[in-house]
Amino acid sequence: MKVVLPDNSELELPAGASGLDAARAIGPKLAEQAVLVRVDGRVQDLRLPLADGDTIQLLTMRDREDPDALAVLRHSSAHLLAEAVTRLYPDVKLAIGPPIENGFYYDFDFVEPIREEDLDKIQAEVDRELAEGREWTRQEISRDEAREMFADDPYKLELVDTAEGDISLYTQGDFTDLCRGPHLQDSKPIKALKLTGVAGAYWRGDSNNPQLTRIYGTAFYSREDLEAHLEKLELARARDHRRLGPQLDLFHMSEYSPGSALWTAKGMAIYNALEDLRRRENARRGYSEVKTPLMWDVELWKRSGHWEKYGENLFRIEHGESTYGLKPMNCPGHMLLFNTQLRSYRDLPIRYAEAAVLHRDEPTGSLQGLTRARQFSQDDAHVFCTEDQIQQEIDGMFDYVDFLYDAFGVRELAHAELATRPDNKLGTDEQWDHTEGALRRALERIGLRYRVAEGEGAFYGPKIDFFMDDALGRPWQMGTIQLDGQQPERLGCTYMGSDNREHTPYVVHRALFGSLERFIGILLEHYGGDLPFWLAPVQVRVLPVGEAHLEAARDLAGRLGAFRVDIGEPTETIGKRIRAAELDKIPFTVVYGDRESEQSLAVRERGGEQSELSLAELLARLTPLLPSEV
RNA sequence: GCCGGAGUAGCUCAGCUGGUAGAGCACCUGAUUUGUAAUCAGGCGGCCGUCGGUUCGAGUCCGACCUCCGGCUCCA
Repeated sequence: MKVVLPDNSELELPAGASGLDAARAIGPKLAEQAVLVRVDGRVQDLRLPLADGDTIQLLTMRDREDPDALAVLRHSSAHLLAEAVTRLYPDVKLAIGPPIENGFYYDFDFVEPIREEDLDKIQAEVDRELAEGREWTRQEISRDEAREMFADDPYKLELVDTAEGDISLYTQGDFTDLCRGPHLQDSKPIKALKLTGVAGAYWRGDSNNPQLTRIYGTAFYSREDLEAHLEKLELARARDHRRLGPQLDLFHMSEYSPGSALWTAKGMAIYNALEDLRRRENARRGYSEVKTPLMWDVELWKRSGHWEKYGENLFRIEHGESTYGLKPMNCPGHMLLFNTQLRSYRDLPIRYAEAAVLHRDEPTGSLQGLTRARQFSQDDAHVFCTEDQIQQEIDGMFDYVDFLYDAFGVRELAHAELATRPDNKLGTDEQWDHTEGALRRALERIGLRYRVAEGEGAFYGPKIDFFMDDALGRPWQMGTIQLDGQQPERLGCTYMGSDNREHTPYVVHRALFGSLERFIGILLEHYGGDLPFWLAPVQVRVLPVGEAHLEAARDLAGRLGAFRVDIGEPTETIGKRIRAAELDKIPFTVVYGDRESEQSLAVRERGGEQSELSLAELLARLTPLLPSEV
């Protein structure tokens, strides 16, 4: 048989030859260094047979940054971890141990819980294995044999019973694990393996199942890569908004109100910049700003359907005979507002916007600074429209998203998820084809990366969620656009159609920033605190060289009144105040002393670049950076 | 909510086996009048997360709770 190599040359091999055979046929060095074979783009264990006509690419330990090559290295590393743990804790039950984004984990069911300090012992055992060296062999067995073999391993047994395809085993030393593979030939390519932490994790990700102990680790093809990775993590931590926020005095947290930020004036400058933009654009795009109560009798939540599903997350206030709930969302309020008038089809679409304070009683363990808060505001809106208007409304929202992502320079951070028709859908496939297709086209039009979550839409319509990653690569849901065909009915929203009959309007629910708090958190991390000029809390700082220049500095600050300007009083050396301005991440610093005048200002940009500009030139430089120009 | 880790000055952290709390930065005062990332000297500053227990004595040991961090679950 023949296989095709990356340079398009053909390689003649005996029938049934494996990836490793192919590597041997090319050269002994390659065979020694090979870790994985990619067949027609899919990765495959080196030991598995190739088929005639396959296009193959052999990956070696030199492909140290290739995601697939890293994954196989880490998968094998997970097995080394499992071997070590099994030796140290013979009674442990093994669950699963896959490679993940930046490393790997293995889930164990320990008889005695283990602690972080036990990791050292386990790490030493893994290091010993690496020093000794391990080779992996693969073996395929029948399902029955597997059941017998893992009779004492409840988790493995469950995997055997639910696995698709053949059952395979990988053995290294005296340790054998049920595993689909692929794996390395031997442990030589693992040049760096570090266990990074322990955590609880539910078996099969279900909180009704027992909680297992997950040990995390990471591994690389070189020491330097591990060090680079750890350094990158350290840098990412420095960008964490929970660190930057208090450090830059933008917001603080208090244990007296977990999950709710205390915003400073500087933080509010950012918050208000978002709000100003939101208001301006909403007005421009035909939204009406409304305001509805923060607190509602829980009867409303029962009627809207939220009580049953989200009652747990509702903050409640007892009041006489009634119980009130702090609103976790604006929808029902907007619907009640809609109901205050008889509506005609001629009134539609009606677009209500409100960025009210929302409260959700999130589990303590899930709170995370601004990105997962108990109190936050969404740039929320509900568009009441007829079926015919849905398309244009959704298109308008995508234009809006497009605009926002450019304005904030976060487009490359974002990706979307299109949730499509579920099994229990309402309506015909044709209708779904139509709405899903419209969303898909809209996504492609604005060029956003997206993934399709098949069957995860609500039964009344598909939805789009927008996500962004934080500094540590964790994805957060930001905006959402979803079609709601349920609540308007529950809350009795109607309009008179041209046919002189009552109809229930469609409601398109949307938040584009998502939560303003979360958005600011992501922005801070994205920019590492170096916010664009128009968002910077202090845009210009004037530094008088000495007392003698204070008056002139104040005067200059006044001339720059269109911007957020402050003065660095001459209580310290100029060098120290410049350093402070850098640490405060202020975009422009103007030093003013004997040498300066309106004709010649010493302007320093964040990062250190200096220039000599007249006041007029400086104004000309800064004005285009104002939000009105965004 | 669950598993693991942590909570000491405004911030970053030190405080060994229990003997009564310390540094740097910040802040304040004084001197210096400063030219593009840290001038010098002095001073102020602590319910050692909270509550309870053990002990002659607890920042240190034990328990409960709260909060934060890493995960898991959840996330309208």
